[in-house]
Formats: sequence, C-alpha cells, structure tokens
Amino acid sequence: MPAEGTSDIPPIETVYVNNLNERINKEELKKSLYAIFSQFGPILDVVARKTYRMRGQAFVVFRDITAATQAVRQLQGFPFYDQPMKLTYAKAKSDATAKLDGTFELKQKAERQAKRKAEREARAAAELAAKTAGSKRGADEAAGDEHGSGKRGRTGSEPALPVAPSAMPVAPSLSTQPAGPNPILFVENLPAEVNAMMLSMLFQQFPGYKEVRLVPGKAGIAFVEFEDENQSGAAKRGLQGFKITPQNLMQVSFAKR
DNA sequence: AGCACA
Repeated sequence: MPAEGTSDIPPIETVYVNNLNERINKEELKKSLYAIFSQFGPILDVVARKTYRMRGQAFVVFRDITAATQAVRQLQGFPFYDQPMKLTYAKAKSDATAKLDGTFELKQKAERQAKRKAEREARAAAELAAKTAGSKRGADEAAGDEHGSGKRGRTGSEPALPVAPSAMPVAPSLSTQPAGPNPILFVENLPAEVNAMMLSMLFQQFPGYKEVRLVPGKAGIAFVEFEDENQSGAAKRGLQGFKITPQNLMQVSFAKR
C-alpha cells in the first residue's frame, strides 16, 4: 500500500498553510505571512478567511511553483505566532494564478453554467413533487422556500494584498552617512502596523538574534539587536530591501550609536 | 481538523 506521504498533492503555485494561530486577526496574519513567505519569490496573493470552516488556514499564492516548493520545504514547522506551521500544496489552483494563465474566465463560465443547471434541475424536481402531491392529496405542500444562498462575505474593508510586482532586483539603498558596523540594526520603511512579532520572525532566522525594539512614538522604524556586528551584518545583508509588504521595502542599516 | 478567492 502507498505509504502515507504528507505530500500526495502535486506541486502547484499555492501553498496551503494550516495550524495557524486562530487568535491573530486576519489582516495582521496576511501581512505576516506575506513577510515570511516572500523570501522565496514573488507572491501574487494571500488568502485567509475567518469563517468557521476556514480559520487557522491560509493560502499563499506564488507566481512560480519553484518558490512554493522552497517555501513548503523550508518553512515546514516554522514557529509562527507560537505554533508550528503545517504546509502542503493547495489542492486547487488559486484565482490569482488562473487570472495569470488565462483559465479564470473559463472557470467562471463553467461555474455559471453548473449553477444554472443545478437551478434548472431543482426547479424541475420541485415541479414534479408538486404535481405528484397535488394529484394524490390535493395538499399544498409544494414549493419549499430555499434560504441559504445569501453569501455576503463582505467584512467591511477587503484590501486583499495587491498583486506584487514581479521579482525585481533589490535596489541599492542610498544611505546618507552609514554608521559603522555594530550589533544593532536600524530598520526603516516598515508598514505602520508592523509589530515586534512580525519583525522577530524575520530577524530571528539569523544567528545571534537577540531582540527587536519598536519605538513607541514613531511608526515605521525599529531597532534589532544581535550578539555582535558580524551577525548583525549578515542579517542586514540578508534582509536589505526585503519586501515586508508589496509596497514596503525594508531599509536596514547599522544603528548610529 | 478544517482547501478559498467576487
């Protein structure tokens, strides 16, 4: 018998993530996922819903399958908000992918047709039932009213992450007067809503990581401390220009002291 | 555990 492999799902651009911490709010979750996954390649979309059925899970849509594969392997079990992430490929192609490869229109058309057909059949069945019942008893038990198709998933704002521009080489930063190497990094151009957890997830991957400090009054900047300047230097190079959101390229320099 | 997207 086929040994139970965790990956009997064929590779696809989308990574299905589960065992996510369900207490994290959706927008933050999406941003954090974007932040740690984008190191593997351009991300087209991150989908997460908080419905009963979908909570604790998310879909990270890469442009390329190779990036998805890297992510599945390297982030498997990664401690994310205190829970090890579980990763597999998604079972079905994401809409973002379908939009790129041109199959989205076809899919929509097929869905519309299927829906129409189902409606037609349901109507036919109802008519038949009514006729049968009517001819036998004359009772008026026809037409069961059908509730349940009111799918309004609108939770107010729906600022799904815009399609990330394709992989562009990290722009060299024109820092003014760079401070000399030291164990503390200065990080700029962060999204305002960034928090220590999100940042620590990025920086803790580098050896010697000690802590991240946000500056209470000031949005968009942070300090990250390492054991020594070699380690801070490695993290600096590794995360320079990192796209923490589609529109925020992190700027990392040595802190002035 | 749980595979969605307007």
